[in-house]
Amino acid sequence: MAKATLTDIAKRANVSKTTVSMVLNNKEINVSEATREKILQISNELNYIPNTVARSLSTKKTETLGVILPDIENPFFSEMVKAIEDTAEKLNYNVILCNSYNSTKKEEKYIKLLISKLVDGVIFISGGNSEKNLNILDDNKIPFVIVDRYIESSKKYSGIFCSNKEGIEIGIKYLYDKGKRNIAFVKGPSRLKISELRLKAYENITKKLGIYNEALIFEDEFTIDGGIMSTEKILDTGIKIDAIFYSSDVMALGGMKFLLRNGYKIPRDISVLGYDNINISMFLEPELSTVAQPIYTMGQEACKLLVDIINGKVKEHKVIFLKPELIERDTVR
Amino acid sequence: MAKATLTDIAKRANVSKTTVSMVLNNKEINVSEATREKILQISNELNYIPNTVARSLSTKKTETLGVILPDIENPFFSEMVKAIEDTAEKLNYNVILCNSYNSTKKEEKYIKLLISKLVDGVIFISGGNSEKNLNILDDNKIPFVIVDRYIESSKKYSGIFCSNKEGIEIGIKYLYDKGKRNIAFVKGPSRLKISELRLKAYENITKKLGIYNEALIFEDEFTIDGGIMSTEKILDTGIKIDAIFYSSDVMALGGMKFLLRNGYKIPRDISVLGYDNINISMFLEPELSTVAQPIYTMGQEACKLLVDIINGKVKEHKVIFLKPELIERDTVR
DNA sequence: CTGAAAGCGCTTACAG
DNA sequence: CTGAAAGCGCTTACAG
Repeated sequence: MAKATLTDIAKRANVSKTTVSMVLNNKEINVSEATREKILQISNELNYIPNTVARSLSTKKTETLGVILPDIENPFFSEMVKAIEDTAEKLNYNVILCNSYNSTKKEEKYIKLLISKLVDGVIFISGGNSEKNLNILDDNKIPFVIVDRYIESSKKYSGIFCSNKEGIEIGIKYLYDKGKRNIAFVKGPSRLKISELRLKAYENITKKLGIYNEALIFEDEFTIDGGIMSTEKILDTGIKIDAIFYSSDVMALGGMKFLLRNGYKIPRDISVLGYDNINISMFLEPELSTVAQPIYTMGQEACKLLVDIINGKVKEHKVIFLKPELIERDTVR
Repeated sequence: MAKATLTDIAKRANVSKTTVSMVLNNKEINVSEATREKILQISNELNYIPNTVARSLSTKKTETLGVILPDIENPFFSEMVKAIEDTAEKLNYNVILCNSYNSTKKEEKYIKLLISKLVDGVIFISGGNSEKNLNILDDNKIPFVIVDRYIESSKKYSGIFCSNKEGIEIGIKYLYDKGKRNIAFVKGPSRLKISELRLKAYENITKKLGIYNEALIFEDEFTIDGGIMSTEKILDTGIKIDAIFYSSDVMALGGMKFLLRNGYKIPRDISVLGYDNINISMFLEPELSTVAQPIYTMGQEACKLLVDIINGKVKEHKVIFLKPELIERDTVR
């Protein structure tokens, strides 16, 4: 038999679709117990599964969220998506996953697709230059929340961030207190505002401490390869380095591998500090010291905030800042 | 202004919705160039984004796929999802991500949700005991493809697998050839059929080689913690062990950490062999030797097969087997 | 306590 | 070459 519909149930129960809809959605109390039970029982017998696309067309709600991010394979993002999906599930939402691979074009394509699918909102982790994409969301009145990566924009938006200034300061001060003076800094790609924010913070704090050296600043992607390549560049300079501060753990992972392969001992010959505190950072060898961002909490709060916005519980644009924290392990001494 | 609809375009262009729908979907050629262009232009001016839920209600197609898996944070799954999403995107499908955390109940909840959302098909990586869930899919005539983890079932289904028997044999023979005779084997949880298949393969090949020892078989979850705990149990036996063969890299990662923390040198004191070849396995220290499964290809083929089934290009149940491969790195000597 | 009817925004035979 | 109309399966004022 074909999939049962409301009408099928209504016919069998000798009532109207209205009534069936009402009881199945627990809408009103004024339905006799008898008909309620009959409806429930028949719906059970038929293994009725409602067609929510029909419902959505009528209600304009889909109970689904879009999540756009650069690359799910990156542990930082997979941990965050886990948090988002966990939270969404509790709040009765599904999640559509979109990998942008940092392409503004792909972001745009996904955004239009998500809009056409009538998602109730989107969580957006930008790959860079996403201002125009934000406008599309805005023009279509789709609620959204930015996570982790600021977007340069004239518009206001809601977002969950972890203070980059503070994170970098904590890291540099820690290295400084350990006696490090020649600290190489590997920033992220300049198309991302967080890269520039972290760089700015690095410049400020190192200048304040009197250890600023422009030649010690390197740039690369937030990837394992980016960590490898930037480390190669660092070693190629021939400058004496006490420590390398990578602005992501994934970079640090690649960097450590490169150092180790080239005969350096960590932290004996060089100290390494990461950023993010992804779960595997403590399973590396040696265990990675890092500036932790509360990744799970960020994803969780982003999802909660988005749902609050969808439900009209948050009217103004709301920005939440979380605190970074130093995690001492074995790569700095 | 509110979101533009087909009717809005039709009014402005002085034509019927039918015609607008036709040209926007490139359906027929018999529309005058003049009206076609007018429609296209107006649709552009209005930034028209079609409401695909309305379309879906009419066509019974949503161009979205459901993916159910245990835990996106596990690199094995995030790599696979990446492959699935990449492929889906190329074929014009979106992906709804569902983490089951190995709960049969959660799988069931998600499956019903996906059915109610009219997904065109689902890719299913079971967390165990999923036969009943398969039946729900079947009863509702939702195409699905199983990946990696077999499901004990009376029904036939389509799936993509990598030969477990062969993988275990390759691994054991490699260790044997390296002179290992006391090989501990850490199998996965017995609720998963692949755990039992791999165990069976282990038993067969070790018996054939004359090195079978029941006391060397351990069981745990396919997680970092599972690797840690099983390794502790192994060491607690006090039995002399030459090598440990973990049936997943994630387990091996935890196991190596435990060994290292307890003063063992790898591979000097003990050799370690993993299974899967997740990307980070080559960034561990020492680099993990492992039996590779073609993770990306598995995800890719699963998605392609599913879409072929959806489009009626594959009528019978189709099962594809891929080949495992030994990756020699530094944890076995 | 219950139902008839309109409407959500598309697609698709069918007719002309 | 173009359009009127029915239909997809729900929800929701509104009426009684």
